Amino acid sequence: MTNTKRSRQREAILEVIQGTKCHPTADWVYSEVRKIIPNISLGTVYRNLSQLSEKGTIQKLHMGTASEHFDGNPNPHYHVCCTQCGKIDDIDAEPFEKFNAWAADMYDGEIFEHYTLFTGKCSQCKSIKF
Amino acid sequence: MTNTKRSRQREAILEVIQGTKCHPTADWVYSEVRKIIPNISLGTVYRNLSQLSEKGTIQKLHMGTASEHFDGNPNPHYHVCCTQCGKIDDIDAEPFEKFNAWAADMYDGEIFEHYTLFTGKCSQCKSIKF
DNA sequence: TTCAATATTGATAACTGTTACTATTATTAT
DNA sequence: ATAATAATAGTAACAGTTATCAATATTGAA
Repeated sequence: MTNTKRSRQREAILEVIQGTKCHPTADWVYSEVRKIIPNISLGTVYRNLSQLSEKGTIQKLHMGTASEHFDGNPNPHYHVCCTQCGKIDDIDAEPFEKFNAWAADMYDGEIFEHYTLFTGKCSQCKSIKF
Repeated sequence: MTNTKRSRQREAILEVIQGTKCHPTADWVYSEVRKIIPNISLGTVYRNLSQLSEKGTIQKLHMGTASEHFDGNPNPHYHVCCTQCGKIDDIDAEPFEKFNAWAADMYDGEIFEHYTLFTGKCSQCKSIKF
């Protein structure tokens, strides 16, 4: 299983995640891909999302929720989860490298990387008046 | 269910998580608590771990693994997961507040908090020579 | 100390997100 | 074409967790 063959299904799945900014779950991808391939199976969606994230084409995001989220952008970047509407926004910036050095200073082992999730209020929710 | 009554089970559970530094899963807590109360049920462990973390007595940690971890220390602090042995260490430091301001600067909404998990190599694994 | 109100429990069933299995189909290199 | 095998659809199995419920324990008041 070291080699890989193309499949209509995988290409449709990739198109769907790369075509959205919403950091969807497998289930959301499944319902979208079914608009293209109506009889695709949920297992196929899971299998390909895993394969694609293992190859580094997409990334898997752990949001601390029941289900995993996926991101069509494989480059490391931060996310903000809106506490009001739940939307996950990107922060378009390079990783904050100094943070690792700061942590390493207070830790007797080594620090390699960090994964950060911000909470906040997205611009839409921010503009709603009560 | 707004009021709360004491229970032997909950107190034993609390003793177990407060008495370890290993950031255990519900299952680990279950097997430890059974040494004190052999016929305690797994559901009771889950119920009380949830209740205690909702009340802020302990905290629930999302490590990006299948099962949730718990921390008897309710104060916000960072964790390092050793990529070699999987151990979760504490970083004993106040949250890095400047990080929120840095993120807010690149985001058009508001930033409230951040949750960070570091990866690295713990001091024991670091000292092993190959 | 008894009693009523109700929070908590143990046992177990149910649920959810995900992975594994298997016979069939599709892709690829020759 | 054909042989090798990766990928699929469909479905069962699985792990972690939550819900259900009758029985038990805790609490405050009489």
